[in-house]
Amino acid sequence: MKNARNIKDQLYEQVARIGKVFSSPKRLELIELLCQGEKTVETLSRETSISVKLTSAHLRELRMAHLVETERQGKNIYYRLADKSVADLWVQIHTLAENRLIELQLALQKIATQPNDFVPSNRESLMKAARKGEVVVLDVRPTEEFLAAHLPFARSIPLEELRQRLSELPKDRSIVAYCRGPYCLMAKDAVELLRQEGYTAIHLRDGVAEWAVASSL
Amino acid sequence: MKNARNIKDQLYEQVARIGKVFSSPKRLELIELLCQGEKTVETLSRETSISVKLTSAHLRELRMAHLVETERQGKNIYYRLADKSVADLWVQIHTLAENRLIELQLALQKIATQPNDFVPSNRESLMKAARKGEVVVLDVRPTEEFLAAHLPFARSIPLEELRQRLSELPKDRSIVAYCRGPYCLMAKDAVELLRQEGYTAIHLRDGVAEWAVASSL
DNA sequence: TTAACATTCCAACAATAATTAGAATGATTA
DNA sequence: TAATCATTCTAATTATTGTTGGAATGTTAA
Repeated sequence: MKNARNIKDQLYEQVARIGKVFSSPKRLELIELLCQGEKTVETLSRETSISVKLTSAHLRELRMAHLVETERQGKNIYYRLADKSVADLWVQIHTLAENRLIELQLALQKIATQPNDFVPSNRESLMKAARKGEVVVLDVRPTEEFLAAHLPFARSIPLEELRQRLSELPKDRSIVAYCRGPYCLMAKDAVELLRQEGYTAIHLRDGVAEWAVASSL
Repeated sequence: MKNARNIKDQLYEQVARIGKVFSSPKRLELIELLCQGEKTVETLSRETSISVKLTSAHLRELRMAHLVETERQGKNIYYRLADKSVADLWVQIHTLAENRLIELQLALQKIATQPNDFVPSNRESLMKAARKGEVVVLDVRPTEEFLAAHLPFARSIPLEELRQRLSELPKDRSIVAYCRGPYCLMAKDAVELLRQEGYTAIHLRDGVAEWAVASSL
């Protein structure tokens, strides 16, 4: 019957609304930032180098798909992900992309800290070592993002303050630095700085969203 | 530095290639069908009521995103998902859509078999009952799809043959019918037929992809 | 109340994607 | 070998999205 076709069209149409949100590079970057905690339009605009107006327009798309919520606090409007599963979906999509697209693998190799960054296989051993204090897990994101959520046992030193605060870190233990996720360059920069200064530093590709997904498997 | 911006743009651009695939209703329908097993262009076109040319064009998008693989068998070209995780992503996207979009919830209510269809909470108890033979799990999809993959303990009777083969089913036990997933109407039709004929029938919303995701949690 | 600010809404234009028709390819059957 | 079939490729047309600038909204601070 023709009616069935009609109903099905409606169903797929609705699901595609969610897919559309994840089909634009700029929106993906906004989503990744929102995975770090709630943020104002201005902050999102600045961090992504997208104009405020265009940021607002993209956020509107996210809002209309009910993937983000807004809250007014004084002059500013804060955006946050409507549900943890939005972050999960971002992680699953970029993971699939990394597995399937050679082009992405090549682009990622360019920014990988040599020789090897931390890979999924040893998340458990990393936690064990962090618990015992054998390694220092270092969060180099801005303080607000650390406060919103961070990895277990992590210590916060934002990248901009790292050079001044080097003395807080031990030279006799490995330092595992992480930031917003595999597409964020802050941890890479931190590791380079630390190595120059004689520390043993390792780059963990995970951000909090990636870690959360991996931990729940 | 400007270079960093450039690299990041490339990365999100690549991930968006995957997102784009999931941003069109027609492609979603094709993906859902491909979750049931490999199929020819002609079959996909017929099952979705999309013209062959347009089906081919959409499949081209899937191919260019490396989400499907093709194999020539005689005259026909068979398409199949390149990886199980593509099916997983489809499940996660439509699940998120169902959780976030009221419009989708309403549309789904229209096609839900009354009073209640099987919900995620009792997957384990369903399997227990199926193992003991207390319920019959009935797969009403075409035979090829059943052969490609099916739920544990499931029995295959395609919807078109169901009326003729009713005698194969017991009247003293519940029959749990499933098909391609929550957007497929075959199980609903099967349940309606079975109830008319005096059977105790229940509609399971899961297809094999949904079941696989739920089972691995 | 006014000024300043953050953000959104509206309208226009540019860029990209969806759809269709016609020609081309490559395998099979007569 | 020619004819047929399934499928893709190319090009043209239409529909949808992305982007930008200017006006409008709602909030705070003077």
